[in-house]
Amino acid sequence: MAVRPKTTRGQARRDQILRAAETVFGTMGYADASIADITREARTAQGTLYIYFRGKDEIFAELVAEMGRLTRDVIARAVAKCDGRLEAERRGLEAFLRFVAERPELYRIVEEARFVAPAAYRDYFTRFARAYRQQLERAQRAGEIRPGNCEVRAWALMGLAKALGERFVLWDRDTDIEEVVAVAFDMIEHGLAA
Amino acid sequence: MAVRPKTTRGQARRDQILRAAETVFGTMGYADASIADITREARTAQGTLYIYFRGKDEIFAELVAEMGRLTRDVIARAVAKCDGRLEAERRGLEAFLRFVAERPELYRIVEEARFVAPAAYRDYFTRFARAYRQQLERAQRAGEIRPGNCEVRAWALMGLAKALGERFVLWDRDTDIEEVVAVAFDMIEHGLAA
DNA sequence: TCACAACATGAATAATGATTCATGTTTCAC
DNA sequence: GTGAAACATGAATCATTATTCATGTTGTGA
Repeated sequence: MAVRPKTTRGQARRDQILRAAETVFGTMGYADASIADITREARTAQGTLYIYFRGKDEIFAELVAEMGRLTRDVIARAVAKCDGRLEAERRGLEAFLRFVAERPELYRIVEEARFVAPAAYRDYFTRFARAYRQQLERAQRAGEIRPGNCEVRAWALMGLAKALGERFVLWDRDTDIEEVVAVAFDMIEHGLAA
Repeated sequence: MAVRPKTTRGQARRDQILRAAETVFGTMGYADASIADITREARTAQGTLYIYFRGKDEIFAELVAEMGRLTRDVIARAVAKCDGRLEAERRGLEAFLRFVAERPELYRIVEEARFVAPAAYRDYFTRFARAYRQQLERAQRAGEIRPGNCEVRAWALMGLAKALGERFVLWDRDTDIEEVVAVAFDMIEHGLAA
């Protein structure tokens, strides 16, 4: 029951199952996805899944955690050698949207986690927000951005990115991401006031 | 099977069940809520529910639609006699957050609809976005706000509001909404640039 | 090559809970 | 007052599926 693989073969099986779960959960959603669907996709027996995971929720939560590491990594890379927070803001948003475009299933899983694996979901966004806030505070101290509560701003900016991803990437698979980023960034930089 | 009530009694029962469903779905979530839970809360027999609703999904979708009417109404009222779009933006955001604070269950339902009743969910936000965009375009023509794609902006602003609601209202039941609104509004008005 | 740990199988189990339906009860138009 | 339509009941049905487990198979260190 839920053992960490000790051989290469075991590691491979575990991965095989995780990848299958990603596909199945991502396309059918948690409720409609059955263990049978996942193991069929993974080409293993149902019992095999229970060697590596405690159950349906645990494998889902694991995907969310994996996704957390991945997203943080993608954004961090994109933002790494930007000079100036505003530039980082633009690049980060663009990287995020492109990432959603590339792995829409994974992103759906993160959002569904809000209801299926609340702890994992909260963890995902809380971690992200903490880092985000620190970046903003640093920029604020450097006088790059207006003063103001950076916790609130971090969450506002995350929400903005999520909504754009949902509407312009998941729903319309063919909108011009660059255009969306440009418009959003103008708002982030200068606000709405004429 | 799913009949529109023709008497006062019928109307009352249907409502009774809807209110019970609101409570039960709102606190336990769709998956964990059973028909038995709902009818117990409503003090009716399980079969009664099926007189007025086709099934578990339909009653859920109905709640989402109801919620749509309600939110639009609340925001419209709050924004009604503001002069200037920016003022409306501030008041609208505040009204939204206070609404989430007052009926957290209902708002949870709308968000869960993304996975449980996608059509209702999409309808909810698409309608909202349409109205929002029109307001922004009007303000733009009046020279009140900077020029820019208002469809993108509308979704960005909706996402921002959603995230703030989730983090500062649903998670922290006691943050100072006024403070959050002030910070967010500063960003909406002037952006981040120093 | 043996022994043993790790891995793999898939049919059986067992719980759950949405939906139906045969049987009442209430309302109200006439 | 009566009959028919509307409403209400809740126990039985029925399908679905997560999880277990008794039984194999594979790989490897000594």
